[in-house]
Amino acid sequence: MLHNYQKEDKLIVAVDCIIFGFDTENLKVLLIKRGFEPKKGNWSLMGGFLKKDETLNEAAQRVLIKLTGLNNIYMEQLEAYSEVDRDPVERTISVAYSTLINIQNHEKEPQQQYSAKWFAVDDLPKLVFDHNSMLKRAMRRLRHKTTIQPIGLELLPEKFTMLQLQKLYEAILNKKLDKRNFVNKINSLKILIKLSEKDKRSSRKGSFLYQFDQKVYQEKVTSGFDFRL
Amino acid sequence: MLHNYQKEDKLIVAVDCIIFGFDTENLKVLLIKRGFEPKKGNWSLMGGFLKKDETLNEAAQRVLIKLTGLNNIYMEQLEAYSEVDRDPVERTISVAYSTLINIQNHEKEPQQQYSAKWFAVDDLPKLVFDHNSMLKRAMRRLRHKTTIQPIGLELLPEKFTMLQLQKLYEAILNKKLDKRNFVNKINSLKILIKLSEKDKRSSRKGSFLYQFDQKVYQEKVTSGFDFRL
DNA sequence: TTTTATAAGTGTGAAATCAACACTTATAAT
DNA sequence: ATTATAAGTGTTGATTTCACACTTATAAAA
Repeated sequence: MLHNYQKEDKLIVAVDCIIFGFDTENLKVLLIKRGFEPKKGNWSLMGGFLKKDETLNEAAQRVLIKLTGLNNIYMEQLEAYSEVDRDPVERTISVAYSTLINIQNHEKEPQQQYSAKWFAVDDLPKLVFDHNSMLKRAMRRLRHKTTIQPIGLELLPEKFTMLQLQKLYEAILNKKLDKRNFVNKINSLKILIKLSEKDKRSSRKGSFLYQFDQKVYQEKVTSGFDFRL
Repeated sequence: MLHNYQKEDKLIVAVDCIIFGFDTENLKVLLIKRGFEPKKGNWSLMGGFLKKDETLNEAAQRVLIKLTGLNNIYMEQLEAYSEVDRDPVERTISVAYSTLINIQNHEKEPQQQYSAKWFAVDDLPKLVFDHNSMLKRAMRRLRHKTTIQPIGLELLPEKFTMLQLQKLYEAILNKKLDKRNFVNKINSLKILIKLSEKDKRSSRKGSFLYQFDQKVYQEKVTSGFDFRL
């Protein structure tokens, strides 16, 4: 005989997506203008409700696709938020997901539809519900992530300069880094392939372009390392 | 006008608690014999269903109290598990929580009621649903935790020897540590108060007892540090 | 009371890593 | 040919890590 949990409470479960991007200078997050009550018109993370027949991960993917058109992007679960009054209309719990995307690589139309806008992480508006906490948490997590695995593949263009990579680390860690130490440290990881091409836009001399060595990169994502800057 | 999400799916939400303890030799987890279908009689984490008017954290606390009588113990949220078929009876998602308790400090009666038993983490039975994954994840997290904050206050008796503390770290990290290096490293943190008392049970000479300096300890929990062994 | 057995307690030196620091070079524009 | 600009590059001292073995306090046994 199967028990059927009949007496248990049922709740609405949501996901909210923290979508990070990088524009060569600032770490940014993609926010939308909330399209329905409550708090219609306020800035918000993009979210969605969990359906009976999908996993949280699938729901997060669905939300990301809806907003950016991007498919098959790795999303990381952060934390479930469950304060009883977090949504004034009805009891919901929400699971926050975060992801890193290339700020160029996505469709513009759905974003217009949701009045989406990229905000620098150090200049965020007030968000609905507990979304500001979610974001704060996500940034801490991202910062921590730099110390245990490589980062940048998802955020940078395919070819990039050493300085761009350094700027990315600086934006995430929110501190200036020493150029020579940074180069030495990154090179010791062997995750970069130096191309013979140069990017001439930034200076007379031009700076060499690099690519990630995806094999090594992925391996280090899995195995983890110990990286302090 | 308030939107009321009427069309959204509602689900049962559960919490499952990973309760770690330490018995001077092994890291252990408290498991119960599941008391109702499905999988009645199988080993399982202690869990409970989230009620409409409580947070996940409160639900986890409630479950912990029910099983151990322990009140006001810090519980850390791990991750939400949401595979569609994780529970064969009905769609539920479950949020895993973990906590560390002193293996002595809890009431025996509720545990008997649930046929609870402590298992060494390296000798676990097959658990129901996705509970083995939860546990695996919790152990990884605990291991990681040792590298960024002090650990032991919740797991050890009030007074303990240096060797007991070392054994705890060895159990968590699952590797042997060098005695001298361990002592040096721990002492450099200044989280211990050396007592004049000795524990004479273990040897002729006896070994000095220590207590955690709670003020320093808590401060380091909050601020974090960088600790490799 | 002396001897013995046992775990506790303690320090050093070599190797690796970290952190601070400034000059040279390649190139396009003038 | 000169100049202006950002790119590129190594060294040194300080700190941290890691491997490693003998002495000491004490109770029990002789």
